[in-house]
Amino acid sequence: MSSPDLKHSRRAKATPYDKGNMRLKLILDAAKEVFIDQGYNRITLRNIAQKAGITVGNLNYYYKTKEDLLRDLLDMILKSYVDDFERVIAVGGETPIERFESLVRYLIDDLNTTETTKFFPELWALSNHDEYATQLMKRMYDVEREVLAGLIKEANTKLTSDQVDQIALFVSSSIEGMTMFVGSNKSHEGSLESMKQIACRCFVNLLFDRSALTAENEQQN
Amino acid sequence: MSSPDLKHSRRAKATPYDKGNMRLKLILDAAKEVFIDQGYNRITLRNIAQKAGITVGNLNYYYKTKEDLLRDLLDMILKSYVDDFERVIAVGGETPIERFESLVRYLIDDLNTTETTKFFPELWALSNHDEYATQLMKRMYDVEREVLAGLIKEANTKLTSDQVDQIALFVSSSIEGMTMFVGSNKSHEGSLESMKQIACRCFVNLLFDRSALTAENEQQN
Amino acid sequence: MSSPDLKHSRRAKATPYDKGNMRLKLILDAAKEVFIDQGYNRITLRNIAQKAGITVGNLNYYYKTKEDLLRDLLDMILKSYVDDFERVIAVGGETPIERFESLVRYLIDDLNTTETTKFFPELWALSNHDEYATQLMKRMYDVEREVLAGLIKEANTKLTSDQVDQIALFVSSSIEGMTMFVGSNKSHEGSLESMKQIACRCFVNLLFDRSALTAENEQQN
Amino acid sequence: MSSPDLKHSRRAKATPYDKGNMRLKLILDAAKEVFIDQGYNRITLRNIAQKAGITVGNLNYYYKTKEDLLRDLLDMILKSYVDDFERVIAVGGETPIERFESLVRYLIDDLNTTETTKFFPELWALSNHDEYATQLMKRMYDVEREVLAGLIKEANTKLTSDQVDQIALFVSSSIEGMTMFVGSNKSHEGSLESMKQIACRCFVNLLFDRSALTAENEQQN
DNA sequence: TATGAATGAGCATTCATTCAT
DNA sequence: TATGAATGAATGCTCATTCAT
Repeated sequence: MSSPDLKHSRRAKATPYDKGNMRLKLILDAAKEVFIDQGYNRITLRNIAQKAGITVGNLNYYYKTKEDLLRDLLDMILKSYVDDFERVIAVGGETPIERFESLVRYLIDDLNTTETTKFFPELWALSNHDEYATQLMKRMYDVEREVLAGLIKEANTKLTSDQVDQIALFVSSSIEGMTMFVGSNKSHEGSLESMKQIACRCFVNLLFDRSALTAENEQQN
Repeated sequence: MSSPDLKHSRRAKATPYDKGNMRLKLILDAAKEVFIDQGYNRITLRNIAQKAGITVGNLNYYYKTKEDLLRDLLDMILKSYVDDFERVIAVGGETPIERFESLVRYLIDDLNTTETTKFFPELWALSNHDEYATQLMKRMYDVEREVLAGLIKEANTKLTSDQVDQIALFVSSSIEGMTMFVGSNKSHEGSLESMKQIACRCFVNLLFDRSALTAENEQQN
Repeated sequence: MSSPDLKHSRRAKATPYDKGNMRLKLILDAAKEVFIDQGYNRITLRNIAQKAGITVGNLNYYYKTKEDLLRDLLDMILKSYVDDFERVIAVGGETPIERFESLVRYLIDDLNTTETTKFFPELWALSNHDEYATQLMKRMYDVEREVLAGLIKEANTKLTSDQVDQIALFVSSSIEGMTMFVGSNKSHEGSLESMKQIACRCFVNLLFDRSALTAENEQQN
Repeated sequence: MSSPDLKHSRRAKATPYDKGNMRLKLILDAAKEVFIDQGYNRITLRNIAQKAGITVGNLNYYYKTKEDLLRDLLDMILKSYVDDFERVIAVGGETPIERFESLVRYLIDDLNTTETTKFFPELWALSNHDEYATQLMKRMYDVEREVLAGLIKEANTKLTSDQVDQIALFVSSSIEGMTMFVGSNKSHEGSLESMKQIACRCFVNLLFDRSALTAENEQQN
């Protein structure tokens, strides 16, 4: 995953000083660790400060409120995922279909990191109650589907825009759904490989199966 | 969804009296409402007591600790889902494939209730940090996959056990993944119907696509 | 001064229980003591709790917020003053003038209690920034002037309403102004008696000095 | 009001440099503004620094402690009032009585500035708990009464020293008491003019009313 | 059973102050 | 001089839990 971006971060104060920026990163890394370990709602400033090896007062010097910090944390984590999607377009394979499969495999492989496995369910839960998380999550999946849609369209140019979008939505949600089963430390962690194979075949079939797709009808939003 | 079972509930004390059992149900219903509204971690005894119209002291009479209450709550909710799966086997359709599709459609339709949409992400997040939730969730999905596997096996008797299990796992996780996208109030709520159609075609294809499945290999639990 | 009224007090919860009501009184008395000793703005929940011999948590059980407590405190103190005014009307003297002088002497004498000396300046300062205090203070002085006006009118029935109000206003503010000089522990504490005499002569002269009063002119508010 | 004197100010360090003195004035002006707006006890270094457009660190360079700053602030404000009194002696009128009335009117008019209205109650409250404020306030009112006493003595040379002092005390406290009623934004702001008239007549009567004054008795301090 | 009362730990936040640069 | 950074104490408040009645 790509590294966090501090230029646009921080709610309390912008500073050109290196010391402050380094500590900012220290704080966000600590917060991320606590987030992954304990979950979003169990995060406390005390825990973050302790993990970062600083005082709570100092933490509040960087972030006026806990909410500011948590938003920066979400920004940071989600931005790194978005960056990945955008970089991954260029990734390998001769034919469009090969590249599509390559992306699918990449995405499923990514489930198999503790961070991803623990982070996303937390994000989904959060988005049920937190508008900011909802927006951020929407933006990220919009990008993911856009990337998928690009490859799908390339692989079968006869598909309408709607059909492409539907397929992308199905593919994306199918993959996300695996998180709880084949993700790191999950009950079917061992089935990661066969899931990749099944998913690829299944999704590629879909690209050329006319009967699976509605003609040009009732999609909205 | 089936109604909760109180016979095996309650951590503080077992009672044969109806009054106690009614209040127990009152409490759990209130807790469920708070859970759905605010999320697992934001639940407070005060909120539950208030919603139930009783005092905190009285709440503590029924549940020695908050954890006890929350476990009973999870038991209750998950049991109702498990009951559903078990009842749903009998559900309609001439051929095995029709019955399979029927189940798939049923499961996807269920995503479109606020309760389901809000509850499951919370459960998944919880299972990252709470062993009890992990076990309960595992048990529920075991049942779901068992039911799916039964229909899949019936639909194509040539599939090995492993292949059936892989397909069931893929189907189940694909459907769960839709929660965050086509669930109630989610960004692609309107695509529920096309997702059902795509999913059915996709899954049914899978049942007869030899190349999609590994021969007899590497699954473990 | 009259004793506080608990029936209409308390922001958190109404209760018929004696234990709670006694503790409520305990809290308000402790708060009053801290208020007199340290001033309104230096009051902390910890200080009040300590003075009352209870825990901060318990304090918060009675008052959800500090503001609630402070408002009850102001209510209590000011109500006792208002009660005094209303009771004092009946107070002695043959002629109206004697009764007027009697009230003036009573009011000036009251300045010579630590409580009054310390409380009122605090209230005046508070009213510069706190709307609730402003309203309460206005209500109290309205009553005081009403009582004064009643006696003034009786003493000289030829005065117009406006003239009566002006005199009452002058008398009231003159007396309040003494707080910082002849109040308890103040620099001219010893001049209390002569101030009483001067004030009486001065105010009584005023009642019959036509040239001191505007005809029927420019008063508003 | 006269401008503040910085020569004797500053607790941290004396400096001959203009830059430092200008910043000192900047700080005290900012502090005064915050003081008037929020009240003595709600002043924070952050607020002062922000209003002054400097950093908290820099503020602490000029004043080692918050208390030092606040004392300088009181010095500055009170000195300007004292300066006024001393200058005002020269102020107009043919006869001593006219000059006396002129001063009374001047003092009452001064109540009608936001600054005065908000500052003095704060000072009185402060003096209940802060020795420094008590001393400063005493010094200021000593000067005020001295000035008043001079004019009173001139107006009626037959008065004993004690009698003069008593009258001055009564006049001064009467006027101060109006602050909460006819001061800027106060409930009887509109009665300022009639209060001036009443006060003048009342006080002048007093100068020649033998019966109002005790013979040669009990004043101290 | 049910309630009001009470506790103590924990939380986010504010603030005066100190310090290295 | 002036700043950013850092600290630690204090504050109002929430909460799960306990207890006497």
